[in-house]
Amino acid sequence: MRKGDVGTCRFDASRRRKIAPSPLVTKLRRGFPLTDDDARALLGLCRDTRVVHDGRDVIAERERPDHVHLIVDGWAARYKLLHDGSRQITAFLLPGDIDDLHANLLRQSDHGIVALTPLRVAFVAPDALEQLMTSRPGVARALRWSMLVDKAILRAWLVNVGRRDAKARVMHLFCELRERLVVLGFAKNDPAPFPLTQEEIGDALGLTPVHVNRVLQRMRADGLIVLHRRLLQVRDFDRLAAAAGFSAAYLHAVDAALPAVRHLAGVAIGAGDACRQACR
Amino acid sequence: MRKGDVGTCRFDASRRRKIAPSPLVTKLRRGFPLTDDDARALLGLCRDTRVVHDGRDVIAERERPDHVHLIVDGWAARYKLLHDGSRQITAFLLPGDIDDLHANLLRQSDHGIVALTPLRVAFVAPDALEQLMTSRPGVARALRWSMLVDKAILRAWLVNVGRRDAKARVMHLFCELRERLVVLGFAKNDPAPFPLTQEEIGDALGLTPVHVNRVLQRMRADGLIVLHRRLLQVRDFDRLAAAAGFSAAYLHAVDAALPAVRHLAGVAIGAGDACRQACR
DNA sequence: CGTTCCCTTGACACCGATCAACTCTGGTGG
DNA sequence: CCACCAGAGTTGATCGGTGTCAAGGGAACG
Repeated sequence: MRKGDVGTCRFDASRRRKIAPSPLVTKLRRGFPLTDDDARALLGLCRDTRVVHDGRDVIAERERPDHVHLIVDGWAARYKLLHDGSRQITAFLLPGDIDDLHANLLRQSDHGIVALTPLRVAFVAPDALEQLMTSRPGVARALRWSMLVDKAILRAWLVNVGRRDAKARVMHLFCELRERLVVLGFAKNDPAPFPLTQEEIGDALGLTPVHVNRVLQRMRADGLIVLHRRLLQVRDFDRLAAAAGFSAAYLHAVDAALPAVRHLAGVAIGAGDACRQACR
Repeated sequence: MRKGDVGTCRFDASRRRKIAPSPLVTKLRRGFPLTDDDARALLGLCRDTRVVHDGRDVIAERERPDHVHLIVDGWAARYKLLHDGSRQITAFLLPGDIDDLHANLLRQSDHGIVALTPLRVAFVAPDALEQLMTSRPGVARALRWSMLVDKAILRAWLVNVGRRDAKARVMHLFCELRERLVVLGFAKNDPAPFPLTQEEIGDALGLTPVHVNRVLQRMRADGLIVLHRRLLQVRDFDRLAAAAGFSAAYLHAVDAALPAVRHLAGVAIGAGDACRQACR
């Protein structure tokens, strides 16, 4: 499906310079207070860290999941294949993202995880995780919160693919990824790493690479983004978010990324003030 | 958006006759052994059972979730609204289905839940649930399994909307719902309750009601289904599943509904024998 | 017995898929 | 060091699946 890796080394280096030591801890703290002890305990899970090459599977579809996978560095994608050979990406996994908790309860994985860049993944033993969660309720709550956010993102993706046209889909994805990258410590207005190929974007959004290309051309022409050499710079986030109908609420970040555009859907729902808040 | 209810009483009655006392227990036992004590304990959660009328919200978008909701009887839908007024349904909730576990960890719900038929819902206090899960590890594991299955279904929906054409989407949805209804005790080849309007089907699949109608006409003409008066009979499940590319694996039911069509995607993945197994 | 959903049907428009080249870039090997 | 090569991006022409708009029919409820 894909294999090439281009400039990923430079890409890697630039990320390491900027990111906080543990992306997982950084991410969780956006949603949940975590004591330093809890944070340290989480770091202990990364004992068994392995490197997965660009384009290789971390876990394949139908394989029995015997570990929980935690992305330490690089980008990965959850995907499912159809019998006609097409692929649907159901999630992009960034540093700090985790595979399904307790996935070992299932006989076989219903999806694969593939490395989109050179990847560092921590393989966590389910027992160790379980033990940590019982001994440290704070960690347990934080990880459960993280799983809820994953699910919320998945719902947002379904909405995106089901109810928006191609242009809005791409824009919404870019908004989401930018918000998630900001949480990881990238500045809001600087170019951020963006290693996705147009084919991968298409596989995530239910579009063909050809059409993704056309949409990107348009977005560049409109001055919304600069996307070049695996770096993405969002020039006008507010306009992008407005056009995409993006609302950061579903990411459930507490104070970090404030909702950019909160739409009032139908009947008034209160929380009117927040609607005027724009992201930075 | 919708409000009418048609024939739901008859519909209700026929379901009660057939279903095991607790749909939740029935469902969980498909994935997990549950002792009788555990099952009884689960029933204890249904103390506070409320009725929600057809078309009303169980919980609205942006509301703070202060209960976990368990569907006792009737159908409901998770949905999100867009600012242009369109709606995307992200899940159909059948008896035994639960709202997100630990959703109370979130400040506000990122989606609403609406009753599609007259509904009986158990409002479970988060504390009571938490307590039950700590005191009964078996229950905890079963509920976590259930959450994983929910997520797997969500991924399957994304694949459906992202990568299949309208006809296959409808067929895939029907296959999934049939499998889930079978778990609830409906016979595989008998008509089963199916209260969805064509608009609701469209909102779940990213289609317009008009087009859903045309697809259904076609499926009827092809002898695949009989859908009439809120009853659905699948005439030729194998053919339906094959045309939809449906594989029941993602439902993670242990022995109940065997995979209908298991597709081999690209490279051989092993488990070759299972590929020939058809459902019933 | 009228009203209200919901379903149905037809004509037409358009977004995005498909097919097929061609370019550009970075990496590889002679 | 240069030539080649593979993968990604780009562009144009054409086609088809779905959306849209509009009108009418049928069943259940009050």
